[in-house]
Amino acid sequence: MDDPYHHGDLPNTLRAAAVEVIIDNGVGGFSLREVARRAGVSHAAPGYHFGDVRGLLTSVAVEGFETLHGELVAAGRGIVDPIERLHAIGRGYVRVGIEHPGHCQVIFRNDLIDADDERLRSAGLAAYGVLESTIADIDSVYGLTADVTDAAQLCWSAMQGLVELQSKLVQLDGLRGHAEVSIEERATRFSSLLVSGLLADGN
Amino acid sequence: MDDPYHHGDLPNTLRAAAVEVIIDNGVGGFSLREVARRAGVSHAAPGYHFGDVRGLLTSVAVEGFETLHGELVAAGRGIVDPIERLHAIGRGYVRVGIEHPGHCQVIFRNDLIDADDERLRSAGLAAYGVLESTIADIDSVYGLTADVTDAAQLCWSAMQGLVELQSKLVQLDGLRGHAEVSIEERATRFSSLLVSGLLADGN
DNA sequence: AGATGGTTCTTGACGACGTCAAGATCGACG
DNA sequence: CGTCGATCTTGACGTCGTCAAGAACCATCT
Repeated sequence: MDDPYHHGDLPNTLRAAAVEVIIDNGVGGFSLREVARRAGVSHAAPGYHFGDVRGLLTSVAVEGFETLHGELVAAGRGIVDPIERLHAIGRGYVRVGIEHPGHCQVIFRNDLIDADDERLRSAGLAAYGVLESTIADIDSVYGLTADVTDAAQLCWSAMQGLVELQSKLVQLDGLRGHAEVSIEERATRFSSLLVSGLLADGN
Repeated sequence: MDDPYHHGDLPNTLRAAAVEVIIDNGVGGFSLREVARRAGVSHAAPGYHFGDVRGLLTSVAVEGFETLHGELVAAGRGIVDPIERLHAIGRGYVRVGIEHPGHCQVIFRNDLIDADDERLRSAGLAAYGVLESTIADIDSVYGLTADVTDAAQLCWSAMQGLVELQSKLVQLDGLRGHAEVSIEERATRFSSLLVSGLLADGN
């Protein structure tokens, strides 16, 4: 077990270490050598498995999309009313944003990862599919004023913007004297406003 | 003029060079020495004026918020109907996102800049104020179902998410067989949907 | 059992990087 | 003409990513 060679599952260990480094130092202070240090391997070990820093971060991003997909599916499971399901999915999205900050600081950073990676694309599409199919269900049950794609893209953008601006919004609420509101609560408010704009007239 | 000392306006030259480096190499491939090289000064000159890389990027971010503020004001100027003004501001926001990508890749990256910098905070608040006052105008003219702050934060999040996800959305439209749509067109669609959700019942 | 080959990881090296201290050059002011 | 502060350069140090070469291990064959 203290064999310096044949670690057993070094790629996963390195991915996990990478996520922790990102959480601790930010993606700006990320370093392959620090990842290797935390994993207890030599400084060049990450290079063997992932090629370069871009490869490792892309792999982290794939993992991020996969857990996002899983969380979105889990958040919506068993909820029959598609509007309620959309709300749950929205909360699930931002929850992933705060519970997996290491992954989420990476998944849309096309300057750091390989956006054309095939596994990345399919993982991202799978996560997006959960949202789009829910919007499509809302359309077929309640009727939508807008195109399904437009609506899904708007919801996605709003939630992603919320994740990114979260700290700024908290800052803002502080200045306004508002009570501090959790990101999930904010997500719920957002999706309520979004739904009322997307539904055909009236309710 | 070819005096190696006393450049004249080195801080601004360095900021401009920094923006170009970010555009060319991405904020991940950013380097103080490359900035110095493009400005034609020694490798340590940026350090003298900005302390460290964080200081330079923070300064770039301040400049970004200032131009964002200016563009938002210009975009809304003279438009009396606050809803039309909101649409114009939304388009202005995403236009800044694509016309000043160097600045915009930095302004919300709290891991790279000093989020507590006083000039940064006030510049950011000024830009946000343009949006919030427009939302407040909509409220007083048309009546809003939601809190003004909530509405403003939703609009902001949606537009920021749009800027960040832009390339992914284009990719998506491609897969769906949709015609390519400009980011300004998408911003207009988004703000229309947002407004219809924010307005009190009916239109 | 012993040799062989491929996979996995280490070692060592190289140039580029951020940052700091020390030095050089200039304008301004006496 | 000399001094001083502001501005920029030079040189150095440790860390970084990446590559080539080598070492250790497993499986397989003879």
